[in-house]
Amino acid sequence: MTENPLILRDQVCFALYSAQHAVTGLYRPLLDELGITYPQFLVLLALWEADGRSVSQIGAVLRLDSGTLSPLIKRLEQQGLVERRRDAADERRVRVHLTPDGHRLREQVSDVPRQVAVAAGLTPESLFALRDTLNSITASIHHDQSKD
Amino acid sequence: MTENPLILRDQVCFALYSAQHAVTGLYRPLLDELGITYPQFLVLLALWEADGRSVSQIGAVLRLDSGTLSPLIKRLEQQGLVERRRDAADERRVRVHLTPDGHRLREQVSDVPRQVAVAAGLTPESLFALRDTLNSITASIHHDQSKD
DNA sequence: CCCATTTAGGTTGTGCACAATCTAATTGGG
DNA sequence: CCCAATTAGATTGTGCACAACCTAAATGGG
Repeated sequence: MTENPLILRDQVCFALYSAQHAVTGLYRPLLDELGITYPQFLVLLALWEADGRSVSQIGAVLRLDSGTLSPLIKRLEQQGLVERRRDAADERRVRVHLTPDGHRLREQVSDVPRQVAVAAGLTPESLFALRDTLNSITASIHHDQSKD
Repeated sequence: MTENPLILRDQVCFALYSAQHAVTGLYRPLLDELGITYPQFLVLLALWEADGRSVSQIGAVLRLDSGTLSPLIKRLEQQGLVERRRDAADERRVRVHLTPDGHRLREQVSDVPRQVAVAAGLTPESLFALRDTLNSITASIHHDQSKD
């Protein structure tokens, strides 16, 4: 064991990268029909859960910075799915509100996650177990980083 | 259960997306010191495993197309880590060969995956289990797609 | 042998992701 | 009250990712 093989297939980083790409690829045709991308879908998820969040609040939830979110949210606005309004109490903040079209879209995507799970060949139980494992990894990474 | 909550935290797609981002973020400072990015690291992994692969072979392993790989490999070439050579037997093919610097880099990164695993708070066993779960998801997605 | 088809790789355009930088609004210490 | 420091968001530059398209090389059926 003096050699370090570094075989691609053995790397967890690559397994994660591939799985993420494959799952995004499953979402793509479904979201294409609705005219949105996968990251835009995530922003909408954050808004369906709590409408009127500020850009930085969305960024805190999705772990994305303004350099990513500013243009993304503008594209959602151009499609008429959200509206951006300056917060009256703090003019620095931009709150993002769903339009009626943005609200309606929620019903159209409600079945998408289930369709994806089926295509991924996952039972509901294994799905939940995987999700919890992934979330604990993410949590421990972010926890470690906040110790800097 | 007439309502469909679509809570962000409950979505496996989001757990996967977040974990992938978090792990990439762990790699970033380590790879920064070596002057390469995470996708460039994956291409090098594919070459350390089998030097002289063609662009399309690398694409088959990493599931990336020429639109992504062509410029990425050119950047690796500009850094002196790889060389591109047309295959004599089939002039359409471009084979990518590691330079001495490219080979040397392998030893410098050999400990990186372990460091990342530690930071992610994972034991070796849970790491392998996760990897296998992810790989089976990726496999079943790609298997399904080839049935089209 | 010839030309239609296929295959390899590159290019262009759009969108995500992040670092670095900028401006404007807010806050807080003296 | 005033100005330095902080905070929110936007902008710029680089690189990844993919669809659509392009050219050249190889292939294969007639």
